[in-house]
Amino acid sequence: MSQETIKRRLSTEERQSEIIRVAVELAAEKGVDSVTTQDMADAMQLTQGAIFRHFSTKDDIWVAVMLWIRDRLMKVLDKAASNASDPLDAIERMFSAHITFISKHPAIPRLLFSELLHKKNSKLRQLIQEIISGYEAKIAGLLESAKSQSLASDDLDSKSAAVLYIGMIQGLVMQASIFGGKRTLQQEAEKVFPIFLHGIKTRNHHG
Amino acid sequence: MSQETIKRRLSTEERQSEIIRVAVELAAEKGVDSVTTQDMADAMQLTQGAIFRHFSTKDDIWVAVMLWIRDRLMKVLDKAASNASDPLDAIERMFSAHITFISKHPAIPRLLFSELLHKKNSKLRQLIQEIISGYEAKIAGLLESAKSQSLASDDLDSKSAAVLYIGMIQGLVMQASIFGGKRTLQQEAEKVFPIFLHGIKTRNHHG
DNA sequence: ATCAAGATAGTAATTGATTGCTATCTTAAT
DNA sequence: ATTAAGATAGCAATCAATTACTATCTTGAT
Repeated sequence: MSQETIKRRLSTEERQSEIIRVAVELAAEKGVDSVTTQDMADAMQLTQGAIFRHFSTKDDIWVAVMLWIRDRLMKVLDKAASNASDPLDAIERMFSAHITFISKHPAIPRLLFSELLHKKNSKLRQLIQEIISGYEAKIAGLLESAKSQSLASDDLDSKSAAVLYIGMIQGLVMQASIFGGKRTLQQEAEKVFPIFLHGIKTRNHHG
Repeated sequence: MSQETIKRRLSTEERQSEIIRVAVELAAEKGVDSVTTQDMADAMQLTQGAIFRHFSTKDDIWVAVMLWIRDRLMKVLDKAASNASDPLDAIERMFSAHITFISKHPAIPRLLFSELLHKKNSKLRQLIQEIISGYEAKIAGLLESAKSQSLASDDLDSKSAAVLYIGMIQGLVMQASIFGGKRTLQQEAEKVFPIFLHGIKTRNHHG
């Protein structure tokens, strides 16, 4: 009678991967804070208690999710930057790759910029800080290179520009979240980046 | 024995104001989603059930909070803009006023950019959208004026620049939230804005 | 190869805490 | 005396986590 797939018994490692995948999915749908272990269990046809065979704490699940995101995002960004002809081109390619990555995984910004940031849990908070500030440092470094090659204004504050870069992505994601589809995100991204770029580039006379 | 202040009974209107104030305070401390009506009651020396004498629903409290924010923020921004000499000066004054406002009320961005945005509750969601898109429209309008006065590049996409403007504030707030104090927010804001401004302004040769 | 022993994934039920919310009683202000 | 604010107590639901137990897989000695 039961047409169900025979319930396979998975190793802890496999289950952990599945839990991470499901947690990301659910976080995209209904927000990080409202995802319960019961939700995860339902989504993977498991009992709620079984989750705790593979993670001793719910927070540990989010930590694992963050590690997963960090690895994937950094891989994408590094690959994008490796094809660049100069530092500014690298930033543009990273920006584009980031937007594409977000379009494929709408949960990521929602996770990175969620209330998890403000939780006391030092491990999780520290991890998010590490990801974001590491990203900022990477952008700031590229901007310093650009300055040394006279591609960017030499009185540019690279760190502040990196803050603006991150904010630009945040703003785009939020607007896309408010006004709908993915097409909007990609299209808006293409229009916003030149403004940022112009803010970075060398100016001709001092003001 | 009891050295407590004699418990005054406040009118519904007064209590509503106090509930809003307390809700904003608590949201700043521990995040919107984790603020319970019990927390509010404790913070104002009241029983939890008494809250529902003045608001029929918890969501109604957040709606009232959003209306409060909208009124206060718009008043501050309008006042700042009224003293401006030109459109770009108006944007700079609004930016500065906004940062100051946030420094005084750290809960505001956390509320505006919270998961409340993604809730089904159409009233609340619609209100937040209204605030943000109204703000963007105001900035975009000023930028159009700036273009007509040749203060800004005439091929500037005003709407996209407004998105960048909002993102800039978001990014600053987030960085301040990550790395601590208010001093950082104000100081970073002063360094980031010129980059945005340079991105807006008229360029000398076309690329 | 076989089979008992141990390890491990999963279930079902339940724990104690906490959630938003309500019905009923009490007290203060007019 | 009337009325509305607040207190008290409790509700049904939900949360993360733990328990006792079962089913399945792996391993090692024979």
